[in-house]
Amino acid sequence: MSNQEGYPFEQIETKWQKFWEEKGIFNLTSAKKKPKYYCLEMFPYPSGRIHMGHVRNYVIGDVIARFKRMFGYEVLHPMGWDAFGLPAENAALEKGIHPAKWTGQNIEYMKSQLKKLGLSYDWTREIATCSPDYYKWNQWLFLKFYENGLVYKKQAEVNWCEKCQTVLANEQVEAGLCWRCSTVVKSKKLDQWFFKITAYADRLLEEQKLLKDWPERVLSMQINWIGKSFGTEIDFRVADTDEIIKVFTTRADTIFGATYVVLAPQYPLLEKLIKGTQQENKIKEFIERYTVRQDLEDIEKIEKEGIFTGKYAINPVNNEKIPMWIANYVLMEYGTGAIMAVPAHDQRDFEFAAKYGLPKRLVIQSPLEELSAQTMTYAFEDEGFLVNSEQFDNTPSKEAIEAISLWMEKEKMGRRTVNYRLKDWLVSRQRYWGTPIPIIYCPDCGKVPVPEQDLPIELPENVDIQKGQTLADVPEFVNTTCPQCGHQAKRETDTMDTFVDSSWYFSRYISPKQENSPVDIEETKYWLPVDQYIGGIEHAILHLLYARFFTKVMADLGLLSVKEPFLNLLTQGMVIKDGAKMSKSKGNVVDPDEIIAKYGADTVRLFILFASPPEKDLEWSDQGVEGSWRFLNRVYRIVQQYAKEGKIRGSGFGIRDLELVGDDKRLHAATHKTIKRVTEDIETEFHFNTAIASIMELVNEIYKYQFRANDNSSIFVLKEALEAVVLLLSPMAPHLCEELWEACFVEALGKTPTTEQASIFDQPWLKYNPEAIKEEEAVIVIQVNGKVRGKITVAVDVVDEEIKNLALAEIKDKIKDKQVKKIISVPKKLVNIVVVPLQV
RNA sequence: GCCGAAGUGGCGAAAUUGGCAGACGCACUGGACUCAAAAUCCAGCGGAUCUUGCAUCCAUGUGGGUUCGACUCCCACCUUCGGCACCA
Repeated sequence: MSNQEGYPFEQIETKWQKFWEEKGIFNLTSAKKKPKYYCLEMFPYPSGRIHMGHVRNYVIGDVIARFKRMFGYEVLHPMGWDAFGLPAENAALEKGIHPAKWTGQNIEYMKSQLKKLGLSYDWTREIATCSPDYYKWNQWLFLKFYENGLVYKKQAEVNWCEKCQTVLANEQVEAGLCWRCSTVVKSKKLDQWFFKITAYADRLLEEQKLLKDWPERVLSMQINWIGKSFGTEIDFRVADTDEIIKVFTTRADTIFGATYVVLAPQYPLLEKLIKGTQQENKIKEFIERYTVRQDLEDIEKIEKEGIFTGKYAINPVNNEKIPMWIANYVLMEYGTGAIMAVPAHDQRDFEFAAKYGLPKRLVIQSPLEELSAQTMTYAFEDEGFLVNSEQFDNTPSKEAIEAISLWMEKEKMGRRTVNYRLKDWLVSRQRYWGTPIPIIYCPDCGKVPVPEQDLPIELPENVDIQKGQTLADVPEFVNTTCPQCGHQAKRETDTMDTFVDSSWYFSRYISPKQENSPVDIEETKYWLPVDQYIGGIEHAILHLLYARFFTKVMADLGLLSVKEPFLNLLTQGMVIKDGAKMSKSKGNVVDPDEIIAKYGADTVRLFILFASPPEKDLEWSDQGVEGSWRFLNRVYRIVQQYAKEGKIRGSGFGIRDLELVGDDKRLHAATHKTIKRVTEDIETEFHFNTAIASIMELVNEIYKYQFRANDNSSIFVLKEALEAVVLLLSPMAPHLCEELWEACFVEALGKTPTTEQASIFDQPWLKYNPEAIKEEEAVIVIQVNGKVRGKITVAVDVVDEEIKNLALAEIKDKIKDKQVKKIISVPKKLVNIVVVPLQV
């Protein structure tokens, strides 16, 4: 479609983007004269091009930033690049382009795309995490964590992605697949670096209460992920040895029903236990088979397999000797890697016991039906009361959990414990394009941290990715000397997980060039926490959990003074087309560049904001875009029309004490109602869709309004209405509104368009006049038995009794054969007349 | 299985201390303008019924309940989406 019929968006948008940039309108000088507002959107990975998801994210943030600025805040609104990561290496592999070059080109292009959207960033604060100025501080922080015992290296079974050729954190494994390439993740035993996030598990839970305005589902996802459960650890001694097997259970009430013990195949003590026994080889074979992570298709369907160890354990509560088994249904990574099996009251144990002919013993009796171990066909997992449990018989099972735990603590058989699903954060990556881990391995001194003054450890450039090289293949990088003893030593060649980069970047924007510290402590005291954070739900656990963890650690190290980084979180919905998420494979991608070229950025922005509230998914509609384009043209035309006639120069606001009647009064009221609605819709819930709808209504009113060129009242209400439209719409459609503002209203301020103050974004946000929207009359709905039967219009000062009478009179025909039982009256809204058939 | 969110016209959606369901927009239909089209402007637009009236009835996933009155509150259920999941 050609734009010859519409307003000249291209010229207007170029003009104002240039104006904003040249005048540095959005560059924060931090005069600290106004209350601060830190508005932040999740920075993008520079993958090559901006997609619609980014556009939605950044447009929402931009409207908030512009709105808050006009509302009177000093707004910090920065942007940067999450620039380390695997796609750069894949590009190097495929195209032979160096990751640094590829990343740099992408940043350059994407930045131009963001500028074309008219986003109000302070580009003087731009950061790219692949710059040594930035990742130096990743290294510095790593060393601080190390000093404080929050980083450690250990041998562990870790998640390995064959395709990405690297390990992954638990958070990066989604349903058994790599989060990036969906390859089935394998288990591998490696010596790796971990951040001790588990030390903060409780605070990550507890301090959720500070997150006043986070979506419930994000909070619950994090709670879920951390997976705190209260239970009891019970010591089972291995018969005829001094070895203790600790089992974790949340059902201590069933301890008397334990008929066997099960160990995970990876249980460390196993080797020792089975050594020299008859079945040693068979057991070893079994362990071998199940130590590798199984492909997780449908866990329910995986057959439970096990093998008897030949050993017995002693149940501490009754000294019973029960067999010890190894089985694939017990996981080493949860609890202690060992369980007590209670087949009568746990379905998994029940199935396993049935398969291998192990006994079951009923210890919880159902209050509803008489159960017996012989006849039950599935485990009874509900609450009941205890049986076969010695002194605890007849205790309700819920109470028994605590009673038995306390008793065991007293008898030194076990203890109450807390268990978490959360694991420490594995941060090593066997990749090139990331932050080098600042550790040196010295044959004499062991692991030696790189001294602070030697930072940054820069990434060497001469790595041939196409030949599969990594840092380990660069001798100049690897070979070094020990900072402690000066002998030959080798550098760590793993790099850090890129989620380290994004765990603290929001603090760096505040003082991006700070040289002796990652953050300027004084400045962060002022600017943190982020007042509004906006991003996709896909980071509900990953980035948002890590960033919360980092903030807490940095606060503990005295680097930050807040416990939580993001006070309010808005997770915007996906952009979908034809019912599915936009993706290349589905062929339903809409390219932002094309749409901007066709309609301009303002139309794209308006459509995205209008189509649905930000937290919901947005269905892309070409016709909907067309509609937004039409609306902006409608605005442009009506303002231009009056501007050309010279009727509305200057501001309409501020003129008071005009007695308005009829249409003038109506338009005046409509203007102020719109100001109220738009302000409230944006302020409380960021519901731009309804805000735009009410501006549309006002525009419709203006079109209907009969203007009288020689009448002061008419000039006043029209000016005021048009000015309100331009100002209220400006955060959403900034270019067009700047243009119309300049064309019509700037003059009133005694400014010329060339002075810096002439930007519409230096205008204060409009305030509505309560007098203007005061209703003098109210439409009262008359209901009979809750059904609408009529309407009357009355002055607001008419008393209740009078309204009831008017209502009765209005509908007396309709109720003449009925008896009035009761009349309910809601002031200014309705009268409900309750009637029953006349009694004969 | 557990946890969470959501179900409203042909479509995107509005409406919450319980008070006219469907604002606004899209699509569609009709009219004006035009030689014609596009653009624009105006009007109509949940369903059914008849007695075409500012008429009556039905309608916010389903079934109950509370209430003068329920999209909104309570109970049960269904469906969809998301998260977690042999978690002991």
